[in-house]
Amino acid sequence: MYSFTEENYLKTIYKLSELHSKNISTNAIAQIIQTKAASVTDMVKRLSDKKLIRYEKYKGVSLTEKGKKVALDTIRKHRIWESFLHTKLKFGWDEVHEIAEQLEHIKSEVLIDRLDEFLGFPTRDPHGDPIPSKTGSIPKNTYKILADMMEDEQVVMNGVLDHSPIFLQYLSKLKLEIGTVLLIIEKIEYDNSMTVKINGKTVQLSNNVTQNILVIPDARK
Amino acid sequence: MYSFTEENYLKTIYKLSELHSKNISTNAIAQIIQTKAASVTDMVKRLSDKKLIRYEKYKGVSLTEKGKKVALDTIRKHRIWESFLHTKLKFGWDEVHEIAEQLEHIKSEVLIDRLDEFLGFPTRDPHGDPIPSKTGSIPKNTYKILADMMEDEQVVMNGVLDHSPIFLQYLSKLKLEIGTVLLIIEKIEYDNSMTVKINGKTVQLSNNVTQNILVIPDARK
DNA sequence: AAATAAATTTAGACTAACCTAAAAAAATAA
DNA sequence: TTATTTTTTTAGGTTAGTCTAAATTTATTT
Repeated sequence: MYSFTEENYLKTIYKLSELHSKNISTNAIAQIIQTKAASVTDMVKRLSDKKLIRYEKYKGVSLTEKGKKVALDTIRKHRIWESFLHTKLKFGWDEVHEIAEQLEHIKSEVLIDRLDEFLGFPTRDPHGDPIPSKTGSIPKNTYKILADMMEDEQVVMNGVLDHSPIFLQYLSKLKLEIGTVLLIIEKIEYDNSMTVKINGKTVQLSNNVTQNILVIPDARK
Repeated sequence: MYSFTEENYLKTIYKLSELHSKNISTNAIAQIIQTKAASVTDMVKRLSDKKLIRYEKYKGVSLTEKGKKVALDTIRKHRIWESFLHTKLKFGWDEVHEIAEQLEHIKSEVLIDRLDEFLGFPTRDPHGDPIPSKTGSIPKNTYKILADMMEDEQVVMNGVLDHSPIFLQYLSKLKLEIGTVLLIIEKIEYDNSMTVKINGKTVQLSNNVTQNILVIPDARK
């Protein structure tokens, strides 16, 4: 059984690996875990001793299969709990992360299985992120970034890259949530902003926003 | 905010206080927390520094109002989670305690409020134990012990004193659960056992068992 | 390629929560 | 009431996870 801290390190390394694919640096981990680089070096040595990661001094770390399994298991729990909080307890998508950060460390395999069943085996969490299966398989995202779409295309919002409450609250205010249909009216070259139509309403989205929204082309169009 | 360990100590002291009403000894705590007396002395000093308990060397401890609040809050969370596990996730009453031991330490007031609401504001957990209110009030048990009832009385099972899985599983096997109606057929003086009728079936209950079952007189009789 | 800057690791300390072994106090028995 | 047993506390250590400050390695400039 692994500690809260160990699970958090492994989860963080997994997420960073998804983005950078290279070896993950001590500093990158420190920034996310909100700790000091020296503490990360310490922890990373212990995780390496337990064969959960590969670590070479000054060269960064990467997950072993064993470590990846623990990371995916933790992410699975996190996302199932988020789904529970959202669909059953009516928490907003901007509120679920923080509580799930705690719940993901509860030790009980049967608990998460029952919860999964209770929720009807969801495949995505409230932010559109895929929920890893029990065996640790996770569907690759085939989503596109809204910023890359063309004028006149119609797309369906399917996820976000930025999970911060502020960003999510802003999207909620725009009535922009998972499943919302977007029509791209115009792309402004000057600042890379975008004019889109959401439920009949025309709104202006900055590049900062469109870079963090994941979409798929709308089948209906 | 208090640590898992602190909450567990306070909860334990509260429960022991309910039973003995006197000052609680180091050894009694050690036995329940599954630790050594020396460790308890350590912890008890720290809890005393934080004004959560009153502690005098060699004289045992008692909760302050502040400590009692934390204890009741933890018990509230424990019992609400147990109710959730039982009524929504279909865990047996012998299975809920262990998982709730972890869940009770999740830090979020709104989470427990939402869960409470989701469950329809239950007043008792799956073992019949009362759930403390948000303000920390808890109904006094007016239940009687089955062993003390008279021949020919009809009673309703309303709780247990022994919460061990083995005992609870035994009761389940007898189809004896919260709400079950019992008719006392005969009390055997020799070994203080009891012959009772449960749903038309006659069974023999040892003194050990009847001492751990809480009942109320059946209104229907 | 040397100098400087940035990232990483080491060394040494801290805290919470635990431990064992020995000492001290309280309770019980003779 | 003294002697013995039991309970509790103290003293000194351990581990996980953290920290700061200094040393070392790697990366970047000039």
